[in-house]
Amino acid sequence: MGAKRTAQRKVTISQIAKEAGVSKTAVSFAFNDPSQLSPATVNHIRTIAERLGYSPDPIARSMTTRRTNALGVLLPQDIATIMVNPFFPIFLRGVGAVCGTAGMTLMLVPPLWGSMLKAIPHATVDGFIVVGLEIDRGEVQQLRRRHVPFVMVDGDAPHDVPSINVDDRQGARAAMLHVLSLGHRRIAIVCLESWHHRYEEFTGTLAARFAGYRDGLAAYGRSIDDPDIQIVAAPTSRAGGVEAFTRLWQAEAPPTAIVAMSDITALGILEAAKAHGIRVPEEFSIVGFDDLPEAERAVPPLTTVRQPIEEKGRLAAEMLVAALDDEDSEPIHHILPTELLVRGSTCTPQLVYT
Amino acid sequence: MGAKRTAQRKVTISQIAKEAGVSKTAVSFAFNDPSQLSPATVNHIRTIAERLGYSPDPIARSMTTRRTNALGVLLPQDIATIMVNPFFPIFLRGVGAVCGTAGMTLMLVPPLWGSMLKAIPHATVDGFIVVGLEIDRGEVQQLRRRHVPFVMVDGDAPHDVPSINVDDRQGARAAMLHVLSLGHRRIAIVCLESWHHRYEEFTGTLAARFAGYRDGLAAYGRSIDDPDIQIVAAPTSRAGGVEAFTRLWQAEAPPTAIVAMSDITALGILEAAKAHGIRVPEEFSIVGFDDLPEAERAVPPLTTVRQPIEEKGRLAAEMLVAALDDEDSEPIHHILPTELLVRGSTCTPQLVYT
DNA sequence: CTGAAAGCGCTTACAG
DNA sequence: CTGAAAGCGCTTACAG
Repeated sequence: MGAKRTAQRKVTISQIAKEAGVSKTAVSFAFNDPSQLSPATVNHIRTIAERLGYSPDPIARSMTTRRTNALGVLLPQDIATIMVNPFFPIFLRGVGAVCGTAGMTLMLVPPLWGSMLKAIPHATVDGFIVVGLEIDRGEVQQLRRRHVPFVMVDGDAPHDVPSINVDDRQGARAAMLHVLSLGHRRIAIVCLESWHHRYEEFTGTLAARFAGYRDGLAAYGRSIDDPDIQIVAAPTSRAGGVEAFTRLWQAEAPPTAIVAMSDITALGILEAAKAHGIRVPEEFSIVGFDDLPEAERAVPPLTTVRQPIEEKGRLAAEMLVAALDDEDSEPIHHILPTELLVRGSTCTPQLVYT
Repeated sequence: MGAKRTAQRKVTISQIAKEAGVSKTAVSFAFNDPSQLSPATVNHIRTIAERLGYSPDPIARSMTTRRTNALGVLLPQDIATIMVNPFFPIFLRGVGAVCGTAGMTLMLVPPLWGSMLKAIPHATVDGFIVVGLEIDRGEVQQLRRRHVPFVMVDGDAPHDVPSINVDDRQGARAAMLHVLSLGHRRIAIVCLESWHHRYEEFTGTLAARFAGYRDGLAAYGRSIDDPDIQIVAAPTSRAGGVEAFTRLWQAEAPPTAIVAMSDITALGILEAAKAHGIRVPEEFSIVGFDDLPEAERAVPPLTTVRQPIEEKGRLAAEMLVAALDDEDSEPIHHILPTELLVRGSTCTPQLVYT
């Protein structure tokens, strides 16, 4: 009685070896390559191991095998923020499917102390999927130092780094052309929040989309700098959309159409518009980007630009797993298609009053 | 020319030490505890390290520090499946928030080759959050062997294992009482899929909820075995709900109300009912469980049992982090409250024809 | 079929 | 302020 649970040390391979009267080699083989041992020995070792409650230390194994069996997803924001947009769980479904078949775990690696740079050296993974890296503050260099393969998703990748992007430019162009063709002139672009402060400085996905918006406007002899065209940034969430709409609607000449860079924000905008008693699309049109499942279910159904989110995740993970097996594979750069889906949230602007 | 990129080996602490003309100890200190060294030495070492592109090996560090700085979330199903229910991303937001402040990464650990048992020894984490473990096929024992702390969420935890559950029984009871009080008699229970084949065998969350359903029925002098009460299992997804509804509706005497164990399934049921031209709630009532954000936005808004999903994740992670720092802390067993939210998807059954 | 030994790349008392 | 040495718990040629 009163015997306090002694902090019983974890049992190691050496203890099994000693207890079983064999070498550590034998113990290791008993678990990893039993064919090297006589069945009797294997049995004996396993019995002992079972009795002592042996569980091989994965860290120690990784130390020699140089494998962790974990895929890292390097995030530009913390997990709580990332997870508010359904985009991400869908993306992870794609990644996760590949992890499953490859027998790997999936590690979410958010910025450490606010810095992606600091997070990179700490994550025990075999490779990284880098998503939405906007500006390279040394992240790529840090990743190279780590000497683990990585692929980039939704970002400007160096030539030697495999990448997956969607045709953002084309998608954005289609969205802009759509509202323009409907006759809208006062248009707001609600874009993702960025490290950059001016849209002229955008890179990666944002730059590609702005190029697309410009393309569309140019086709109608318009410019993104026209006073009728407004650009606002909003958080990628419903709340962000509500906020953006409210801000826009307070102006003396509010837009008749909004082109948003994400569905979740567009859905917030739609919600806010309805809450303001504004009829959509008659009085106000809205276009999203992504084609989340909820876009189609919205009332009215959201016109949006579809991108293959899950496939992005799947391809990224597949490329990474391939690179794990063959470090010298040629880097591939995928650009997946986007597609405008015209649904119920857009139409020709009806003059109400003004 | 033609010089193929030599597979340049990763640079190690020894190389830095040699190049800088100091000991490995000094190099280690230069990064982890600079106060032990003269500023000049620190500077010198760091310069060399920078030039050579040194990145300390996280595995090797973990080997000695016995820390990976990763929290594992042990899943009962693969990632692609888990991620279809918005419940999970919300849960992860809670976990992720704690990871952020603790400076840890988050590792998703799905079954390995179909087995949770096999996954446990392989994950390089400092501790596990075990979610929805239904029947213990040795998982708990395997976790103990690993000698890492773990907490259980939504499952029957041994006394010495910290746990977080919600008051499933009370929630289920309230849901059942609600439809009963409305006057429904033909009621279907759509439950989560289970390893068990008969509801009498259920454990954990499922058992608690069934106890609650029984409680509610008993209060009306009814029994779960009454022929009017049907029980069907369905995947936790919209598609699962659609499927369940369709099956139920084909019966000669379909239920006038469904009590579902998850919102996402309930939402699918609602969708299917509407698609069948059935008026909800007039002709058909439906109650969910969870209170996902989309429950309130549904048309009609879904009556459901709220549970604090994000808080569950946050608490679980907090308890785990606490256990990491103090192995001998007393295990806490949380039971968070559930609450019936009566919205628009339920009402007194209107006799249509029959 | 089995074992002794080296090694993976770090950290950390310990000594000076 | 700095270094030599042991050690973390495995795996893996290599030898027998």
